[in-house]
Amino acid sequence: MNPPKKAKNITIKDVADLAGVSLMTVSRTIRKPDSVSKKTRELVDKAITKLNYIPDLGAGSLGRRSNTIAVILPSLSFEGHVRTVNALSAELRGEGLHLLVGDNFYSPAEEMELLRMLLGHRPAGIVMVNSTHSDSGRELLLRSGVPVIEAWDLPSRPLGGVVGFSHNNVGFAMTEHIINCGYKKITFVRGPEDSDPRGKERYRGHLRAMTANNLDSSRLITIDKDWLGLTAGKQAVETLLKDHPDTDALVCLTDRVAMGAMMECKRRDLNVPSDLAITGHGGFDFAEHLVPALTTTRIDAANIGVQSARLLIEKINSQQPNAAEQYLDVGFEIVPRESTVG
Amino acid sequence: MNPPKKAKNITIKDVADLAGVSLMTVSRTIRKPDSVSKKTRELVDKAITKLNYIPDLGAGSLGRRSNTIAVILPSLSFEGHVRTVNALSAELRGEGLHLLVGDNFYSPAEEMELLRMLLGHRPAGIVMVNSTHSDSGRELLLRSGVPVIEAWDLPSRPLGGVVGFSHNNVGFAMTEHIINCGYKKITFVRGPEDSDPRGKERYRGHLRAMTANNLDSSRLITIDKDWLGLTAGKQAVETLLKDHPDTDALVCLTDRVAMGAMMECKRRDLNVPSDLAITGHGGFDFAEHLVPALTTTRIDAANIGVQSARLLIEKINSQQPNAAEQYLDVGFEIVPRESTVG
DNA sequence: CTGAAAGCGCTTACAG
DNA sequence: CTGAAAGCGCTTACAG
Repeated sequence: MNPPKKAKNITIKDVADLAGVSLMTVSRTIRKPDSVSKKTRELVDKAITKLNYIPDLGAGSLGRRSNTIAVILPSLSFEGHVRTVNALSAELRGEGLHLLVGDNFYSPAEEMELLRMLLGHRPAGIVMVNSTHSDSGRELLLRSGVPVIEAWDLPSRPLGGVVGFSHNNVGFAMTEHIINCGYKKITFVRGPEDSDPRGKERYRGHLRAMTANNLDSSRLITIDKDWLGLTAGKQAVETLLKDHPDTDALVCLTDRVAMGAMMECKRRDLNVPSDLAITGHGGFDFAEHLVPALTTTRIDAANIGVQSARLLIEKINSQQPNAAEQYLDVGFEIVPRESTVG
Repeated sequence: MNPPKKAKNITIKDVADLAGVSLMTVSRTIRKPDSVSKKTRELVDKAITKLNYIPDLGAGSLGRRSNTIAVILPSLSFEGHVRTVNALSAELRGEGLHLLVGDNFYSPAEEMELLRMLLGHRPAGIVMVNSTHSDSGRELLLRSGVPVIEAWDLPSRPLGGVVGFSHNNVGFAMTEHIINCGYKKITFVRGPEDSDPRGKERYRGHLRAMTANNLDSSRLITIDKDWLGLTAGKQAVETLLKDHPDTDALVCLTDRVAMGAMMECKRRDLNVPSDLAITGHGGFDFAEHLVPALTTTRIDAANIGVQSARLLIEKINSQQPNAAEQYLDVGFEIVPRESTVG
């Protein structure tokens, strides 16, 4: 019969009243228990427990930064990013920081609105795992004064700290590697141009390697829909057989796509690598378990998260967070396996 | 030479001063532009743009709930959970809600501390993707009055809304299915007892099916380290050959583990399914691409996220959020493929 | 259509 | 060791 009156929030005032002390003393007891007499501390602790009191973090940090870190990424569909976020979260929680996730699903257009929303939470820092920053987005970020880390890239005009690697170099290195293995007719598989700026960069690296070796670089397959899924690999092989049947090596944008391609080859009785060599990118665990094991580039996605967290915390504790830019190139590694010969 | 004086935050007051109106009018312009004269609106909008003003969401919601949803999960290592979180996030952003991620890395001990931290942000709602709730955790949640959704389970004592399925039934159905296919010597692979309560529940279902069919249910393999990775599958096959070499079907805890097992079989020249049948759980995309394609249980992880979001939003907008519990059993599906015969 | 006052739940100086 | 006052950046009534 009680009217659905909203249960009043328990505030620090309630605790103070129950403990018979001032509100200030409760605040003090919570923040630095040692600065309060033992008796008071016990009284307050008891009241807190009794009332199930949980301080409102937002009220405390009014006018300052919250203990939240915003992470912006295209989506949680790419497992490389997920690993980074996972490691980031693990590293940050030791500092009492929690992640506020902002995903824009590969829509740069929504980046601004997303940024405004997230900045509205007054995060202590921001980790950008996505790579496209519009000029207005850059300005917003810069003027907000919030420490920023850009991850998974080595941007030419960094906003703050950087933890990443060169996608151009990765693209170059992989193609260079298989050229050295003896492959010449190489087809590159990439995602849609708008949504996949990093794939585009790797493609540039690929072109660089092809040109440097005087090879025909016209073989290209662009996947439009579900370009991060296994179906993309399947589709790539179908397109390959139709458009570039003389290909001897297929360079895929991710391990996942490469796996899809390998499976499709198996279904079609194409032998990997003797009929077609295949390479991936990312170095995910399944790459080495596949039969044949997949030649790929190893990116330490978790390490990117860990290093981003550390650099960010450093910046948060420093006076001029974005004054001295820090560049951390975590590098990559070519991992030759059975899906290519040589 | 400027001392590193911290850049003063732009507040609503600054906007008001620049626009030459009162602070109240700025607030009004932002929240309901129509209630303000056109001229005023233009003045204010101009000032906001000029100053790059972003309202402090925390200040506005002081004493109320923030526009944040806390999601608690063991970690982002299990891709089923990731898909749920991804869908949840996508569904929620339409409502202007952002996810605050809390992962406890399978440590129930830290659940309380994590809950307190997250509740300190005054989330508008909570989605629990993990499954162990201590009694004290339950009480905290219940007393907080925050709308709660429990996902990926059908708890017997729900805290609020529920969107999940019965792991016991999944376990039963899969084993029943392969028994009907003619398999009798079945080995069950599961994760560590403490960290994997759901795997344990599926194991119970498995036992139920074995008992119902008068089969020997003693074949069990427990994976301790890296039990969500492909290595677990590899290790399971190794253990299997040593401890239960007469096994004809291997029931794995996830598709990922099953894939690891399949790859190991391939390396050892064991034919799947003729030498050993293998089943997974989860219905991830790679399951159907594997050769042979993997028999599994299909769980619509993304749908769990979508439905959780909807139910949560409904609760948030209702008067008595946790009064009427809502149970949504999203079910599952046995998907027979090539890795089992029958 | 616009504004002055009070309050949301805390913390930061400042007194005692 | 403890407390009254002012303030953080907004919004909610209440006036006009």
